[in-house]
Amino acid sequence: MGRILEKIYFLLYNHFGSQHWWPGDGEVEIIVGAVLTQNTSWRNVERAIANLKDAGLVDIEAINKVSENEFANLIKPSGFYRIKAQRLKELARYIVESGGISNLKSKSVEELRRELKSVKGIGDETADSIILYALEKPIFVVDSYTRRILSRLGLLEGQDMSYSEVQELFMKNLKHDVKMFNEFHALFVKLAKTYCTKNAPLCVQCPLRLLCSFSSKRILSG
DNA sequence: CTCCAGGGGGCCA
DNA sequence: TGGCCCCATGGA
Repeated sequence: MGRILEKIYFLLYNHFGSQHWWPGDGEVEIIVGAVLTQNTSWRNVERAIANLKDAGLVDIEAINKVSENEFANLIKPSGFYRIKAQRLKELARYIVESGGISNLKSKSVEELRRELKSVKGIGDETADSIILYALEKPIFVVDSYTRRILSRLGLLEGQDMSYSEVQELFMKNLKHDVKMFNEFHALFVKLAKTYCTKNAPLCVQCPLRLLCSFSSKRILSG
């Protein structure tokens, strides 16, 4: 399995190149974006973040102080704005009470994962995105695209794998390298958006087309 | 008009 | 656990 995952990474990186993730700059913007993008197109997230920038609210202390209602109105374009405002307020409080982002960086991946997930509204993917992209610690981020692509390659055949099981597939078979984990997840997103939309099979220009020999007809049948 | 987007929680069996 | 519903805006 390790060989196949390395091959996938090699093919994707050589085809698409570095993805320079996370889009947007700064730790706070990454953290905020990680929550805002929950089941939401990045386009809409960008509008919400632009509003927050104008209001000087891409700042943990500021988010912790602003009223939930005011914050909610600013992030409306991202959808689910009331629940997301609540989630980001709780996340900001957790970070402030932890002594800020710099203090979070001194915690272990396991500790961060446990604490972040204990914040209401921060699940597996959001926690891991924050740990990898904002705090730059080695953890593999799994999302719906990851499952869809692996499934179409026939690598999840039959079994209904949980988030942690899919994650372990990568963590146990690859070197724990922040840069590589960063690019790998971003490349999956790039691949999915380019060649693997929800109701379409991988097309013939897909950089992973040569992996057909490893899998079944699922790629052809979509 | 319908479908969907870089999820997550609550509820219920 | 696993399925289902809810959260909501904007693009295709």
